[in-house]
Parts: sequence; C-alpha cells; structure tokens
Amino acid sequence: MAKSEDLPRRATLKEVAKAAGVSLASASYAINGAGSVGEATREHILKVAAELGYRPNQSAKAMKTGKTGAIGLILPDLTNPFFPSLAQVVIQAARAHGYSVFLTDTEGSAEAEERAVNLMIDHGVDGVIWFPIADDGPVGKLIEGVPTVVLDRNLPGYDVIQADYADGGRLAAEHLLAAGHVNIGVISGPHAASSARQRAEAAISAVRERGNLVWHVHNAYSLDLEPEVTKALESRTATAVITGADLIAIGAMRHIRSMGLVVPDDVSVVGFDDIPWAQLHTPALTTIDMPVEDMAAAAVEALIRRMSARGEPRRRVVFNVELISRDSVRFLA
Amino acid sequence: MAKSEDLPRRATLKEVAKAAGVSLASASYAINGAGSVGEATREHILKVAAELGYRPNQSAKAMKTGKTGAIGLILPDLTNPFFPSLAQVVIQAARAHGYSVFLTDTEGSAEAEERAVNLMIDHGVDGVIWFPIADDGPVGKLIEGVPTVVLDRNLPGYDVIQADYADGGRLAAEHLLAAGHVNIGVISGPHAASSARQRAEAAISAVRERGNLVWHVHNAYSLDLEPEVTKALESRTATAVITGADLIAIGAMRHIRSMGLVVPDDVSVVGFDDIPWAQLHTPALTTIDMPVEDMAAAAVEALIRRMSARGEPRRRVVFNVELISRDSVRFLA
DNA sequence: CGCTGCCCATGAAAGGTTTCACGTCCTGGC
DNA sequence: GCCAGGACGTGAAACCTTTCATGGGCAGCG
Repeated sequence: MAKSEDLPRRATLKEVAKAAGVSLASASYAINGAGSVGEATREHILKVAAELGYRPNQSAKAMKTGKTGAIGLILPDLTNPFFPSLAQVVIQAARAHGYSVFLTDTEGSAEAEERAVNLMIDHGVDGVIWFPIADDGPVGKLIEGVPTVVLDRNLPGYDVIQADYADGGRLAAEHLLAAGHVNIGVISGPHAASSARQRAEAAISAVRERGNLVWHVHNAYSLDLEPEVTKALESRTATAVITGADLIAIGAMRHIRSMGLVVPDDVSVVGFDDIPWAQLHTPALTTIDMPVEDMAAAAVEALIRRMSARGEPRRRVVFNVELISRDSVRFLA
Repeated sequence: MAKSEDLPRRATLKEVAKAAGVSLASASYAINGAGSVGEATREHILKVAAELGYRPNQSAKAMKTGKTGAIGLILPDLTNPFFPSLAQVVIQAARAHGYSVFLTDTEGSAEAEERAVNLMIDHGVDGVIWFPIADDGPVGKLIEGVPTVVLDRNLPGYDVIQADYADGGRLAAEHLLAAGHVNIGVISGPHAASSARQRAEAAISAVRERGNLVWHVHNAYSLDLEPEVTKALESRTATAVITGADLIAIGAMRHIRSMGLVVPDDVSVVGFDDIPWAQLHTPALTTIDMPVEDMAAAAVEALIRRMSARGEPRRRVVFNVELISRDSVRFLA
C-alpha cells in the first residue's frame, strides 16, 4: 500500500461546477437528479464529477437537509445470540436503502441505555430502532422527536414490531402437556419486560388448565442462573420446564446436568427464540421460533415509512411464532 | 407517551447566545470550554443553554471541524459468535471516548465489503476499525485517507492488532502430539486469509516434526462443511483434527457424530478462538483462546491515537494466545 | 498620571451543500 | 410575425457552528 498522502482532499461541488463550467446550482441539481438540467449538461457534469472523484460531503448535506442518512439501532446485549442475527438483517436492510447504522449495545443497564441514546441523537440519526431493556425508563423521553420503531415491547405511541409471545407461551405449554407432562415449572425472563410477562402468563394459564404449575421464577436473559432459579430446579418437583429464552434454557440444562440428571429423560426443557445454538446443543433444544429476520426487515421498513410520513397513525405488526420440536422434551408413554 | 409534537425544534447556539445576551462567539467558547470567557459569563451561558435544552448540531460542527465523532467498524459476519464480543467491546470503548460506532457487516463478500465501506466513508467517519475479509481486495484503496486500524491481518502500512496465530497453531499441534496422537488432519480457514494460513502452517509444521499429517483441507468460517472437508473426515485416517476456528470445529464434530463416531473417543478435535459456544458444547471444545476483549480495546486505543497523530509510524500489536484444554481431545494411554 | 498589556468579549468569515426566486432564450400557437 | 410559456440555467441566501482578527476597558507598572 502506498503511504497515505496527507492531503488527498476530496473535490467539492464548487470545484466540480467550475471544472464543468456550470453554476453550483446546476451541479447540485445534476448530481441529485432534481431541478431542471438539460440532458447534455447533466451528463457532462456527471462525467466531470466522476473524473474528479467527487463525493458529496455528507456533513454539509446533513446540515442543509437535516437528514444524516444514518439510523440508530439500540440493542440490549450483543452477547445474547438472539441479537446479532437481528442486527445483521437490520444493517443489510438499511444499507439497501442507503442508510448506515449506528449500533449500540446498552449492556443491559438503563443508564448505559440512556448514555447511548444521547450520544446517538447528538450524532444525528434520522430514525431509531429500539429494543428496550425495560418497559419504562427515561429513554422514551430522549427519543421523542426522532422517528422510532420499537421491537418486542408494545410501547404506546410508537410503531411496534412484535412476535405473538402469548401464543408462544401457550404453544410451549401445550406441547409439554400433550407429551404427558403434568408438573411443570416456569422460568420466565426479567420482570421488567412485558414481553417476558406475556410469554409466562400464557404458558402458566395453559399449564393450569390441564396440568400443575409447580413453580414460577424469573431470570435475566443469561446463561447464569439466579439462586432462586437453581433452588427451584433442585426441588425436583417438575418433570418439565418452560423457559423465557433459549439462553435461560441452556443455562438450565447445564444446571440440570450438573445435578446429575439428564435432559430430557429426567427433566424436559423448552426454550424461546430459536437462537442458532438451540439446534447445536446436545440435546437439541425444543423451542419457539420467531422470525427474527422478518421482524428485523419489518422494523427497517416501518422506520423508513415513518421517517417519510411522520403524521401517520402508529402501526403494530405481530409475527407468528412456531414450535420447533427437537430433542429436549421427553414424550411420556 | 405524548404524541410527538411535530416541531420540538432543537435550540440553536444563536438562540442560546441571544437568550443569554452574549455573542455567538462567546456562547461557542463557553460551551466548548475554549477561548477566553469570564467565569461568571460562562456559567450564565451554560445555565441558559441547559434551560433551553441546547444540543449542538453535530452536522454543523462536523462541517466546520471535519470531525464527525463517529468511527466505523467493519466486520465480516456477525453471525460468527466471535464477532459480537469484539463489537461489544469496541462499541463500549468507543463510547467511553465519546465516539459512536457505525457497524457494518460485510456478509463475507468482497463487493458488500466495498459497498459498506463506501457508505461509511461517505457518511463521514473519523476512523475505521477493519477486520478484512481477505488480504487483498479493493477496499484498501477506499480507506486511504481515513485513519484505520486493521484487525487480524498484517496489512502493510496500517496499524495492526493481531494474535499470535502461529503460536496458536503450534500449541494445538503440540497438545495433540503430547496426548499421543500421531495421525492428524488439519481443516484450516479460507485460503484468502493470511491469519488462517499462519495458523495452519504452524500447526502443520509442528505435526510433521513428530507426527504424521494425514490431510489438510480448507473451509469457510462456518458450521457448514465443504465436500472436500467431509470427504477428509470420512476417510477416517486421522485420530485428531486441528481446525482453524471453533465454528469449523463444531461443524466437524457434528459431522463426525453423524458418521456414528464419538468425540473425543474416536476422533479428537481442537478449535480456535474460544467462542462462547466452545465450552457449552458437548463435549466442551478444547481450543485456543485469544483475548478478544483486549484486542478490541487495543484497536480502539490504537485508532484514537492514530486519529490524533497521523504522522506516527505504524504499530503492530500481537497478543498472546493460550490453549484451553477441555473435553474434545482424547489422551491416549 | 500615562502607557503597556492582559482579560473578555465580539463581529464576521468560512465551511459545502440545497433550494428559492429569477432571468434568458427558444419554441410553438395563433 | 408576435407573444405566451416552457425549458434550462444562475445568483444568492440559508443551514449552524468554529475561530480568526479585532477592540474596549481596566489594572498595574514606571
């Protein structure tokens, strides 16, 4: 590689205009395909611009138009494999529309979320896709004024993309009941997340209908289990457990194994999310699949619509979920 | 949430200045802590600014200063669990320095990489952290002029952050040899990546010294194995295989299992990277750990230095790697 | 008491772009 | 052969900030 010339300064529009022998305005119109420019002139300007390697200065453009061409993506935790796939699709979809994405990871903490969002807004994003950490929190305020679509939570006033969590919870419960399980435990996600509550509530009411809910505990979206959870597991009262996330399911399976029991023979487990590990795990995890890619794409689409039509009524899109039956559930005779 | 007021227009510096009864210049100086402003005036201006909820317009600032406060992070594939951890640390470290990060995923394709980089540069980043897909490719050109640090590859002319791949390869081989293995196969990463070549070469030469290299094939950084690779595995000539990445190792173990064999009893496997799955897998994967977090932090640090001191000679930092012995290697009597 | 010099504070330019309002020239209709 | 109007092109303002060059006032020194 050549050593970087210290001043390969990029050509400015003014220079292009001069080189092409036209006015600044014409150059701008030609390059943006707006205004009225004769066919020949336009081509000439374009040619000159190409020769000079002209690249519009986005900062200047942003200053005039107020649009930066960037969107923000606020995610709780990249370390949870659920999110990278989401991020990947958002990034690709955004790029397809000419947007770059600012990604931020809020480390599961509300202050970090706040700092992150602040920084993002200061840096000027045209819109935000937000996967909230909790249902409340200070962040909503900050985002006000920036077109936003919310993932996972049904926050009032925002465009929302969700999966049918209640249905997922029900599906999981019914799968276990149909497999002959009666004594069922539930490890749901954090209290603060309404989506976690929905999964749990639906599962619980389905369990209660035809079976027996032996316990219900909470855990963060993490492999590491809280004492409350390990205690529940160690009570050995449940032959099957429904978890609020695959990560929790895997953590639970790990703990169950460490107790000297085997999944699914001694305890059955069902997850939620269908992260990539789910099928790689031994035993492969029975779980609820949600169409992450579709949801991510829908989020971008919704955001793009929202950015150009701020007045429209909010929309809420709910995606169907599906139970994927693998090897972590035992079918009792 | 209240319906978004359509025009909560953010206060401008001019407005702050007027409200505070000072000049534009004083306001700017006060807020940036530069120039000379009397203590009392400064405080007053700051107070007024806070009241008005003033937030500097970064686009305008960027236009003046040429600094956007954003850095770009170019990663091959978020779906490979190696990268999210990297991204997470980069994002956090960058934020700690007041930078937002544009993340882009190049989907493993060189054109996508090029498009992504273009978009990023257009959107104006002050610096780039780049994990190249291949050693060559057109992208280097684009990046010219933007301070850049390169991860993983020793690209001439750039600041470089690497791990000691050769040592990793050697460690893996010696571990297997010490465990009594003689016939060893190698599945290395893609040809195009010099880091993959280094790992493989070191492993191969160590194997050859005291054992027997039965085959050497290549595979993308993916769970899915190419025909060449499955054929090698099916030849059953190796009692142990060294892989260029944990993802490949896991793919290989899956295939080995599907052949009716068991890891490590029939075939031993060692990975590279120590991604989170490695220890969750059954059997837990013996692998080479590289300090991703440290490397990510070092990359940000190097970039920050480079951005403020463009002239300095390039630096190359090489991190040590370490073999983590788990359950995927059988110790022969 | 006058002057030098410092501390504060200010006006104005500059940075690259978009876009409004306007002018010129040519075409076509009558 | 005239005029209306369209097509094409242009000058200049505006976006919001940073920063240079400048100026006023006051303290302290000689």
